[in-house]
Amino acid sequence: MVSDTDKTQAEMATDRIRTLILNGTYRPGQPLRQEALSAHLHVSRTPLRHALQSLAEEGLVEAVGFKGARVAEPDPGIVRDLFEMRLLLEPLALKSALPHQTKLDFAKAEMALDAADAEGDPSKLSELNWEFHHALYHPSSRQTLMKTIEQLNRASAFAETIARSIVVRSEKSAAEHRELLQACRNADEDGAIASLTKHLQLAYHDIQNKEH
Amino acid sequence: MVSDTDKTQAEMATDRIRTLILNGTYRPGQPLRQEALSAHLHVSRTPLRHALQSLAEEGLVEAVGFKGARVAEPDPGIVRDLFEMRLLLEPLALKSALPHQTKLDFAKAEMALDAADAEGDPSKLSELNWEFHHALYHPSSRQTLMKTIEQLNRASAFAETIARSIVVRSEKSAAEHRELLQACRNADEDGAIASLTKHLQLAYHDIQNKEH
DNA sequence: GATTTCGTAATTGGATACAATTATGGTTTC
DNA sequence: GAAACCATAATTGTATCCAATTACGAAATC
Repeated sequence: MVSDTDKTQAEMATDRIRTLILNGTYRPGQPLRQEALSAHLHVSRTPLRHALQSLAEEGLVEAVGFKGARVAEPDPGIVRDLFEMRLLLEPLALKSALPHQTKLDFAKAEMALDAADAEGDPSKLSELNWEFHHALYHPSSRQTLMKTIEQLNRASAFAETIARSIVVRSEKSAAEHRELLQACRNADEDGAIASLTKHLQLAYHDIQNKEH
Repeated sequence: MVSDTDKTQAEMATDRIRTLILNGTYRPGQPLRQEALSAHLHVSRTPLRHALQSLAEEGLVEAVGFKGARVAEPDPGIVRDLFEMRLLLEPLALKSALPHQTKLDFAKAEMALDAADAEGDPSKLSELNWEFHHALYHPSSRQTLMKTIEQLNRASAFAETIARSIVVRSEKSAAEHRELLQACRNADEDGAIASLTKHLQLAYHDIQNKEH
């Protein structure tokens, strides 16, 4: 039986707090007091502390011993670092995945794109964006590489939320995604990698302008 | 006043367990029961669970809800993934750092090398190895890039421990490190990057052979 | 004899109470 | 009046107890 019930309270709290941070409800630098949060989320402080720790190692929260936790303030060069890394790692993942991609993978990727087109809530676009990229990279079966890329993507989503660059990019991004998907379907390695690279560079460019 | 006392019990437990895993005392797949561990380390289960969670997000421990935690078993392709990523990211860090490296940085790097030469315990070589690389990359001031590279290095140390490849490489590694340091001192960008790349490729090669 | 079922033990997750640390405000001292 | 100091409050970390889940094994059923 698979339901929401098998999720632990700490995990549910993690998801809820993450959403609140990515929503912009909790802004960078804002303190996250354990008692207040636990009261608000109706969980005890014990699972709440686990949630804060998870988010800390995710990079969304900064916690210092005995001093408390607060929403992380992205360091100045984070966007540059993330995109330079993604530009190096994601083409590698895509290249490794291409020979193993199946129709099912393409279908999953397309579903994510369709869902993104229909989605109104900007804070959920990040997740669908990752679903798309994940569908295309995953056939590489390179777990460790995938885990790192996922971390970088989630951190990018956070940075983009801060810069409020997601909404603006959604239409452009959609077109770039379709182009990449088509190249994969054609088994066009050079085209796919070129498309992915261009996609990342454009996103990088846009978010940098937003940050001014 | 800065002492060990300001470290929280959870952090101390994290360090101790990490050492035990990197020591080989706790082998991959071995279950880590909370009560047994807390009794052994003389801490309550509460900070112990935080420690296990930290190690889990570090990649040294695999934890499944309600099922318990065990020492992680490195996935089959982890070595390839780690070294391919490091070969892409570390040259970037080194290149960014080179113009900002100072005599102090070189001194720190050299201290790590000297300490490694004098160190008898193989399980401590990993940390000194990272200290050396950190000293050379850190002047780049690129926090996010550094954090990712540190993760990859710690994961590599874990994989090397499993493969028992550290001891064998220590002398070769020392020579390669000295060569890299000299190139940095000469502000020889091409030489430094070539040296780093060669160093990583040789380490990759050796650990692969050890894994057979 | 193999498989299912159910009850008990072992183990993990969560809530509460307590201890340790840090922040705050007022008082004193120069 | 500013700075140092102390007491108190606010907050985090830890220990202990309880609840929820899973693992194990014996009995029952086919």
